[in-house]
Order: sequence, then C-alpha cells, then structure tokens
Amino acid sequence: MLDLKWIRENPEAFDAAMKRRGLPPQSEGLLSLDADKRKIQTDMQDVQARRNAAAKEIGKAKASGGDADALIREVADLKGAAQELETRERDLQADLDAALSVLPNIMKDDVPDGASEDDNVELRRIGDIPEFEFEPKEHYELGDALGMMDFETAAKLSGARFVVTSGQIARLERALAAFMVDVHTLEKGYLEISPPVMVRGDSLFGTGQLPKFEEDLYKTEEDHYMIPTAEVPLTNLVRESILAESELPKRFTAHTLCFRSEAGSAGKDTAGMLRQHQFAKVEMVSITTPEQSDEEHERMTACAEDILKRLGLPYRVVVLCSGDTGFGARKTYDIEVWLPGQDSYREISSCSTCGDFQARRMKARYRPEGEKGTQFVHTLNGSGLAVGRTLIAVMENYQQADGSIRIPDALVPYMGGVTEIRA
RNA sequence: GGUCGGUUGGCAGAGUGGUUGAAUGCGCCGGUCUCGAAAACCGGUAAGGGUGAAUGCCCUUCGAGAGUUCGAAUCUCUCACCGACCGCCA
Repeated sequence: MLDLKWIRENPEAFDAAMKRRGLPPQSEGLLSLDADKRKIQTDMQDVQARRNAAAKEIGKAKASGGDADALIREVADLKGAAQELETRERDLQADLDAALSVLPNIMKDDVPDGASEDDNVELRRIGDIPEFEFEPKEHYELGDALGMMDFETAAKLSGARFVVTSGQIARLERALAAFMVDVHTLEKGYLEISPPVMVRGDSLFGTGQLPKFEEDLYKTEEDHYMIPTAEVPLTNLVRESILAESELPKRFTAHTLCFRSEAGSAGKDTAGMLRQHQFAKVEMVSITTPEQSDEEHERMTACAEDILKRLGLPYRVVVLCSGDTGFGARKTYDIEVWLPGQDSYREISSCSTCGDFQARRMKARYRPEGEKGTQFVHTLNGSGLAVGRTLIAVMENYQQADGSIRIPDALVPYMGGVTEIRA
C-alpha cells in the first residue's frame, strides 16, 4: 500500500513511478477523491464535536438538577446529519482503499527501465559452466531413466504439473532442504519457522497477493488459501504489531510446500518438474528498519548465493527491470542457475526488498529508539532456494555419462554418506 | 459436531450506562540519588486520522457490524476470531 500523504505531496513523482509500471497517470483522480473524503470528514467531525459537547453538557445539567430539554433536542437534530456524513465518509474511504490496494509499489531509482525479462540486467556470473564429453540430458530424462521420477503416475493421481519422486531422488530433495535450512539457521542468523501453509485472506492482502492476484491461488471450501510462498506466513508473523527497534532486524526462514495454480502459464515449462502446482521452497524473510533494508537486501541475496556456491552450481545474478519487477517489490534480484540440459540459466531464487509497502498493508510497525511514535518496518523476502529447482540443477550439473548423478560434497552428510545416485 | 467462557493500551490486567481514552502492575523515556550502575523515589508514556504556520484544537478506536440511549468499553442482536471441556480423529 502506498502512502496517500506522500502521493498528495508528490503527485508528479507518483505518476512518474506508475508510468514505469506501465500504468496511466492517476494522481488527479486519486487526489480529488481524497480531497472529497477529507472535506466530508472535516464536516462530520465538526458535527461529532458539537454532539459530544452537548452530551457532556446534558450530563452536567442532569447532575445539577437543571433543565436539558433544549440540548436534548439539539442532539436529536444533529443525529441525522451525523449519520449521513458518516456513511458518505465511509464510502469514500472504501473507494480510496480499493484504489490504493491495487497500486503497485514504487520501484527504487536504480531499477533499470525495461519492458520484459529480456531487459533484466546481469550483474555477475559465478562458477564455471561444466563441460560434458557427452550430450547432457534434462533432469526428467535422467530421473525417468533412474526410475525415480514418474510424471505419468503423478498425472494419474493429480493431473498435469505434478511429479512422484522416489528413492534417492526423493531423499536428495529432502537433503537439499535440510542443508539449506541448516546453513541459514546455524550460520546466517535466521530463525527456523514451521508455519501454516493454509492462511486467511488477510495474510495474503498483507503481502500483496490479494486482492489483485487471486486467480493464482488455491482456495479451500473453508476460505483458506494455500500459500504460494512462505513469504506470506513469515512476513505476516509481524502483522499488526509494534516492535522495539532493538528487535530488528528479525530474520525468519522456513521450508514449506508452496501451491500455485499457474493460471496464465499454460504451455510454459510443461516438461519436467520445473513448474509445478506444488513445490518445496526454503524461504527467507527479514523485517528491518528503513535504514537497514538496503544492506539487508544484499545480505539476503548473498545468503541465497552461498547455497549455490557450496553446492558447486554455476549461476548468475540479474536485477529485474521495471517491467519484470513484481507488484510489491521496490527492487528484485533474481538468481538463475545454469541448467546444462536446457543450455540456459533458469530462476532459482528471487530476492526482493519491499520497503514499507507490505508493512503498511499489514500494519507492522516499530518504535524508533529515542523518538516518539511509530514507523512502518521494511520487509524483504527471498528464496533460499527453490528446492525442486535446486534438485533439477544438481541432477543436470552432476550427471555422468552413464546417467548416474554425483552428490555434491556438501550434501553427502545429508545423504547418509551416499556419493552417487544410480539405478 | 456439542456445551461453556473469552476478545480492553507495547505486555499483563481492572473496569457493567455519565467528563473513563480507560485503574493498577510490568516495560519504555526523563529526573533525583550514585564515582558509575542497580535498587528506591518522582514525573512522563496508546494508536490512527482531520485541521492549522505553530503552541494547539478536534475526531475515531476497548474484536467487527447493527441497535437501544441525550450519552455505551459497559445494555441488546448478528458475525468473526481465540480458548476450555465433551465427542470423533492423524
């Protein structure tokens, strides 16, 4: 949610920021609605003030045995006017809220302009792309040959975009998640959380998935939504709370399943387990002061990169351009891992800083030390990493000529000493 | 699914129609004391919003909505959520 007061004071900057998102200028409409609302609000408050004063006088008069009939009549007259003004004020406020709740975040100045992912800017490449003396296969070919990755049975159980893994491949996925969570908690200062994967609409409003992106979500008959990312429960941990500055930054990590309808991605990445309705992800979320968030963004990205380094997976980091940056983000780094089978880099992590955008939506504040009042916190989230895609990356990068898969050294302890997966 | 209880400030927790935006305790801030700290004592301390150049003034908020009343945290109704117990169950 954007700060209406800021829009009021910086209408040109606001329109320019929306233009970067490909949206038409709208400060005029918004501010005229705002002016109407404040006019009504002022009128309403005047009436309420008079009503309150009269009620107090009545109380005094009655207490001293005086006559209050005139005052009682006055208050009765005010009642109708007050109610009408209250109704109008509330309607205008609702209109304003509805308009604000679908506006995307203002991007940082250093986000490059661009229309689509083709305009994202590469920042660095890390790790050497492996050379194979054979034609590297895609993960699903490898998995199928090993007899440990079964899409047909998954389709029988659940339809398209699901997979059944088994044996050492299933174990590898579990090992990856455990490895990631251990690194974040034992070395990077994140607190492990095991959150609900079903949440209420309020939580999704808080992080920005609702009201605009409902079609991407699965919803139960009891009106719970399945989380599309653990960013939702982790960030909402601080919803409607006022934290002490000394508590910040707060860092949370969780290994959860995520659920996405993938509406709108029909035909994209249909082969293999790159894009599934259900997938495991280790998420990182940080809650910071405004001063800390830039540095935390770099730190969080480095935490995600560190996982890839330790797994010996080559990757690159790109900064998303204006056209590719998500609704709630001020700036996003994507980490893309090298997939030899696809001969390309594919997204495996996305680290975003959201400023106070989500904090406003969920009323998450803190008390700055030595100052009165409260301020909104800043929130950041990043994958550390997408577990399913990391599984794919390990399989493809560590594949051998005979179709077996070597286990990266860092994972061997998590695999119970197994160093190789073969049929 | 059934029965009962609850929802108040950063936290705990009083408050059942009248100047209560709300006792008290904790926490936090400032002061006294101290070489310094702790303890003790004194004072301050809800959030959001409107308005104004500003000291300020005003409005809203005691889970949400509706109602009764001149006046509601307090009474009535509806809903949501939380908890306990019973039943069922991983």
